[in-house]
Amino acid sequence: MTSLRSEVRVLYRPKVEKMEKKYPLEILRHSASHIMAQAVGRIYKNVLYGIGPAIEDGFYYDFDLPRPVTIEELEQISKEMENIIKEDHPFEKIIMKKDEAIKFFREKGQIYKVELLEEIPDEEVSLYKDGEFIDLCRGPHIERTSHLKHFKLLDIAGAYWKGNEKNKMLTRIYGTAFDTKEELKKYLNFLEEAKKRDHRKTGKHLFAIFPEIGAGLVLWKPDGATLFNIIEEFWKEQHLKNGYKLVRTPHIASEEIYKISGHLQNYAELMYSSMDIEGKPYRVKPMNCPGHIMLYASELHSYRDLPLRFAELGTVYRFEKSGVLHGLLRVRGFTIDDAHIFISDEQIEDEIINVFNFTMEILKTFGFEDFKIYIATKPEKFVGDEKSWELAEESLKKAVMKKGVEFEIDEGGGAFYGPKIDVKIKDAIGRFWQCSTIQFDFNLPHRFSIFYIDSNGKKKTPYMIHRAIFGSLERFIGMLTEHYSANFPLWLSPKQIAVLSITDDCVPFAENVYKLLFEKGVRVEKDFTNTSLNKKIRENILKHIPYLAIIGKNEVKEKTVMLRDKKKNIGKFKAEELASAFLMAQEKKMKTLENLDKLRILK
RNA sequence: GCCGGUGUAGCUCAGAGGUAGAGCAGCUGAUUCGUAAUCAGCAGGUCGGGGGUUCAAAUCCCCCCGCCGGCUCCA
Repeated sequence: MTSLRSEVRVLYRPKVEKMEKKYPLEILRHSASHIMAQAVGRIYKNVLYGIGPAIEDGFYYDFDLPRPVTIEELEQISKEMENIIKEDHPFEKIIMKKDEAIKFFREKGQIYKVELLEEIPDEEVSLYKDGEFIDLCRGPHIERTSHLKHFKLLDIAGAYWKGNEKNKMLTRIYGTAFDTKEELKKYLNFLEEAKKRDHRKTGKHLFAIFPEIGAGLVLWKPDGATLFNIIEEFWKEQHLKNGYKLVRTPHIASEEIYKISGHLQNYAELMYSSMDIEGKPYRVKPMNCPGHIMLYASELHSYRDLPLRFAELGTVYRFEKSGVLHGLLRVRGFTIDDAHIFISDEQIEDEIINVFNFTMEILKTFGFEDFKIYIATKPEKFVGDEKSWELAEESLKKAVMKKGVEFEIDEGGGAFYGPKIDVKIKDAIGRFWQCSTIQFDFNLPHRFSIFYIDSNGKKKTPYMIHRAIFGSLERFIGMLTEHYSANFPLWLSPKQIAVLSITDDCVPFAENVYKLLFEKGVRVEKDFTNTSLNKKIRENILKHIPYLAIIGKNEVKEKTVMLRDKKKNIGKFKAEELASAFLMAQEKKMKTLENLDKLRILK
């Protein structure tokens, strides 16, 4: 299965080539889950059935089984499903009085179905029957079991009944189904591809996590730290250019501050326990906001100072249950590219546009082109007055509409302290990742009683925007690694070029070339080992180095280098000119070297 | 945390009661090579940890730990 089901929304929709599609995928998959449940019922004794819906890329069914299912048994279940398909049962709808249905399932001992029924408000309910299998179900279904043709069982997992960890854990079997064999195959290939790109595999040269140091705590290897630093530098430079002030706040703070911010009351479970410093309790910071607000509060502000933008690459620590940790994508210590912007009410819309543009500009530099924008509105539990909410929600919508960008409304999905814009980024194989978030906060400015002096000399509470573009550097780098399969664009590549010698005679000149590139600031490696050229090429390509400079007798004589990328020779160049091409690529954040034609000596 | 799976050399993996293995990486030597693996030799292990069964355990049983896939949660 694709990892991080909730993190990565797989929106895989293959093109329909032949128009013999009979049913919407949801119906097909939902029916497949019935057939799977039926097969499980035939193979195992005393199966209790939970629920079996269609999901984004397939279906599942939850069972309470007397013994665990092994992955090998999926094949057996699949075979039984094939039998049921061959038997060609029609799906029949049965309408029953709710009481009757309860009685029916109670007699069969199907306690989960009874529980579901008891929650249904309607008088009548529908059941679906195919062959011997009868299930409570809203429907609709495919007409006959034989209409299911292309399915695959994928995985087994535990899942709490009704998703509540206090309930019993059931056995969940995942599968998927498509209209055609080709579509199914494509999807399975997609899963394969996602597996191949797993940053924990392709990013082994970037980072490591040691149980001895602690789960969810990342150690950056030189390559990873280089990448991290390049991103950091770019981020800082862009923020300074765009009117942000860079600040820094400490990693621990007195509990007092978290009482004021409300974190201690609302977020205690994700904070690490307190430590005693001279009799006072302190905490490791889970968020950067309190520090930034204190910085705001430490000086008197005029309306002329607004918008005031504080930014910090702030490393925070949050407790996450061990089972949810996942490479760089879910960790316990991470660096938020955080900013808190203090504005007056009339600045809301402009500033949102400002932040939105800035976010898009930054993400595009990293090679992302497709996004999904969500505006999350007022949830059931909220703070602040209705008027502020309305103003903020409207400003968010207006700002996004002004940009002419499509967006979806995530009704009630806002934070309790304000509405937000979430940006999901589409990666190279079509997965969407949530990274950027632009949030309004009605809560903290009041809790900290911060204010500015307006044009009438009166104190006013500013609005606050909390935003992050990468979200967390760790997660962003994890996602980048999967997006590029660790073959990063040139400007991000921790190693940009390797100088290779063909024979030992070439080493002195090659060494000079290496030194020149190194001194100019190119991220250059050298490989003067005494092995075949073929081997050196192979090894350096496998190290994700995008360019190789090969130096043999001819190059020494001509005082040139033969440049090649991962695929083929590009041509011969003078080392000085190559250095400036690299520096220009770095400056312009380029994916590859460009304008080489002018510099090339010969092909 | 919960359910399931899994753990053998730095890495990828084989071995399923009877002397711990291979490839790559590493080291040493030979080779001096023109666009994705030159050859040979050497070294490398409390088979995740602990306990048990057995004449004998990497292998069977129990407990613990880590990792992986999900659930819940999230940047």
